[in-house]
Amino acid sequence: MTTPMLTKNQSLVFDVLTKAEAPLSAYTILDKLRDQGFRAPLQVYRALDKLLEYGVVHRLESINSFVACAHPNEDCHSHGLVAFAICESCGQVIEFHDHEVDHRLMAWLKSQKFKAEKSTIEIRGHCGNCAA
Amino acid sequence: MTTPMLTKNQSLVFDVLTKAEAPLSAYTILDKLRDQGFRAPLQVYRALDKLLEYGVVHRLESINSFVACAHPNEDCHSHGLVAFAICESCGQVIEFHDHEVDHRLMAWLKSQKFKAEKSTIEIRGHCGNCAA
DNA sequence: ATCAATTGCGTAATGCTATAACGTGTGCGA
DNA sequence: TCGCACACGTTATAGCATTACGCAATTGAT
Repeated sequence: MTTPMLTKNQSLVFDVLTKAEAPLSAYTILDKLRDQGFRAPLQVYRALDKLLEYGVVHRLESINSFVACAHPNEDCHSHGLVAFAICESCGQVIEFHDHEVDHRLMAWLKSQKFKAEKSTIEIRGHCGNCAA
Repeated sequence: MTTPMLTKNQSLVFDVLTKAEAPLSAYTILDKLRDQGFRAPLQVYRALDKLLEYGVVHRLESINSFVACAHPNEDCHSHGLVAFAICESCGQVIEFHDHEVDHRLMAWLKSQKFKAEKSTIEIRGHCGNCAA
C-alpha cells in the first residue's frame, strides 16, 4: 500500500509520534495536541486508525501505546512480522524483523490451517543502556 | 516455581478460566462469580495476578483477556516463550511453543544487550474450522 | 503469649483506554 | 444537482485497571 496524503489531524498525530522518543498513549497524544485544537479522544483514535492502516505507525498492545514506524520510507507491511523490544526503564522501543522467526511462526500456523491476519511480538525488559 | 495452594478466590477464578472455551476478560470473570460472592473487579485482578505469577494463567495482551495455561501440570515458565494463535471468529486460543523462534529472538536480544523479562507473541486470525 | 510482619480479603472511588451515536461540512462523480 | 464517501467535531458511554483505605488471619521471632 502506498501512503496517501495525510489529513491535517493525521499529520499532527504523526508528527507528535515521530518526534517522541518513546511510545505514546492516545491520551498523551491528545494532551500534546490540545494547543492545536484537539479536544476529544476520537480525534486521536481516528487519525491513529488511518496511520496504522497505512503502516506508518505501530500499536504496542502490551503497553497500550503507539510508535512511528522505524522505516518511514518502506512499506512496513511488506517486512513480514514486526517485533519490538520495549525498555521498561527508559521507554525506548527497538523495532526489528527476523525472517527466520516469521518463517517458523508461519510454518506452524500453516500446519494448523490457521489464517493469520495480525501479529503482535513484543519483548519487555531493559535495553543495553539501562540494564545494570 | 512450584504452585502453592490456591486461596478460595484464586481457585474460583482459575476454575472459571479452566472451564471456559475462550479467553475471558476480568469483568466477564467477575460477572460469572457474582453468585459466589464476588462484588468488585479487584477481587478478580488480585487472583489473576497470583495465577499469572504461578504461571497457570496467561494474559492475552491484544484482547485484554486471560486463559488457563494449556499445560496445567508442567511449569509454563520453563517452556521458554509462549505463543498464541487467537481465532477472531470462535474465540478459541491455541497455545504453542517453538524453540527455534525462542532461539532467534533471544539471539537478537542478546546482540542488542537487551535483557528480556516478559514476552508477548500473539497471532490473530481465523482457525482451521472458522476459515472459509 | 505477644508483637510485628505478611498476606489475603472487601469496598469505594478513581483513572485510563476505547468506542458508539449523533450531526456537520466538503469534494466529487453520475 | 443529487448522492455518496470521507474527514471532522462533540457528547456520552462502555470497558479495562488501579489506588487507597481498613480489617482479619497467619506466621514466626522474641
